[in-house]
Amino acid sequence: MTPRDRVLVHFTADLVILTIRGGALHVLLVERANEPFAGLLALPGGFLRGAETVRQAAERELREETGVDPATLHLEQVGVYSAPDRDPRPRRVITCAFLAIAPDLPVPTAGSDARSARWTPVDDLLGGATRLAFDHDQVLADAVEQAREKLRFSTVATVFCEPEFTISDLREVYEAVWGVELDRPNFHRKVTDADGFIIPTDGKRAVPTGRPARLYRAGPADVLDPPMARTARTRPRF
Amino acid sequence: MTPRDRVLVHFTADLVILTIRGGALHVLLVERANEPFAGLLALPGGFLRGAETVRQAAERELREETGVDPATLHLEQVGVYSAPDRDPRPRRVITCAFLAIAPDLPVPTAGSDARSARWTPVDDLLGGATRLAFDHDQVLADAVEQAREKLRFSTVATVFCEPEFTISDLREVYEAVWGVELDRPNFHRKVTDADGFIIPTDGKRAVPTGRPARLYRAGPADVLDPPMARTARTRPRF
DNA sequence: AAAGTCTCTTGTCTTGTTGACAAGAAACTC
DNA sequence: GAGTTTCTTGTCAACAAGACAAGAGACTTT
Repeated sequence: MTPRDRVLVHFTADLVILTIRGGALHVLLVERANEPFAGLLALPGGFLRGAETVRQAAERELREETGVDPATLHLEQVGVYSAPDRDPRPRRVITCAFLAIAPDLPVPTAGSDARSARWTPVDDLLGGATRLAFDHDQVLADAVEQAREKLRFSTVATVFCEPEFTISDLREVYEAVWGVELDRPNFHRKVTDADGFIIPTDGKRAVPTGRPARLYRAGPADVLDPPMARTARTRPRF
Repeated sequence: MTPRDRVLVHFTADLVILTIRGGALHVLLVERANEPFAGLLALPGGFLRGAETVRQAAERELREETGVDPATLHLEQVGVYSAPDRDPRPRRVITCAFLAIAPDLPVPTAGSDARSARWTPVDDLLGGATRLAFDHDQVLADAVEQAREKLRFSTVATVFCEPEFTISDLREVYEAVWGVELDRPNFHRKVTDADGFIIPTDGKRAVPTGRPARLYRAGPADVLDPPMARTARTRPRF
């Protein structure tokens, strides 16, 4: 082959920023101000600049879109999306998607492009009701599936929570991401028995009604072995 | 930002082609004919051309390097490597690594660049004894770790085997990739009890000595639940 | 032919984990 | 104080995994 065969491409980093709001999994979307797909909803992201790595570009976009320090949340690669027609512009644009897991963030700051950012329930999007720009429907589906698997085998679920949280908070994370209902006592036993998953603190959290729940913080472990079982609680019989 | 900030890059697909030879995990490496890193060993790979997706480029390289039909083996994305100094040429080159799992292939055909391809034991490389071109040491390490995890939760181990194989063949795959010794009876029970993992055939394979082993072929399942335990067999006590 | 050897295969026992669910504990309200 | 709600602990059966004994089926040696 000759060097002339080599295609020159633009490269972007797109972000699937997930959080839990009101017991439901949400993703941060922006309304595109410019062509292509102006006016459509899309995942936040942007072009690789200068001497950045792709991860650094993702971290920069994360800071610009949400104002949060990338060091405080979980960011991992999802994969590359390179279909030649995924972007209609003459120059090919290949993207690398990243999954970000964040606690319930304050209202996102509008990006520098004056695009409006908003939290959207993931269930509304996976159903296919709303179409996203580019191939972002597929990117979102892949990232959510990766997050679901990640929760099975790692302790990242704590990143969805505030620094101090109850076991019920943590269980609600799993229930929101997996879309299932889990057995409270068994979940309690599982997470308290897992070495380094959660560490009890002295505090308790008063609830509107019922016994106050002990507060925990994230432990040092990052892998969960044996993994969390993703099976739903069997529904009551009547 | 202005469009001028957008970096134009070349894009490559690099392949980590793994196989088992003589009970040890091997990877296909090529000796680079051209600069940069001429003379050094590297993972096979090549530039994205025309309207290819990255996966199509990986499949094309796979066919060129090994002569095998990509449809017959397992190919999955590992990740993107984008450090700005990973390739010394003035134009940035970003790569997407792919993991390929193959049965013991015939002597690889030399690539079109007259580069000599060779199977190399992975253990020799992970130890750091040999340095690979670019960031391929890191790529290889990541791909091998991904293969190890993949074997836990999927049935891809059968792809390392011939179409018909014995349970010992399959066990040797796990032992080679994980670098551990597994308990024969427990492994036998595990894989025969797993739904759709392996299907018995009528044949048996004569061995130099001992009882002939029944032959199996790969079943329809691709996930393994519960997963394979990666724990080593405890060594005999004396 | 009988015994030995080697590997594949089946079975047993113990231990640990999971799912189902009962019941105790700690707050609040009426 | 009784009732309600939620958090937390405990119990039991079913299942999976690790350790390991022993049977099965081929060949080789005596």
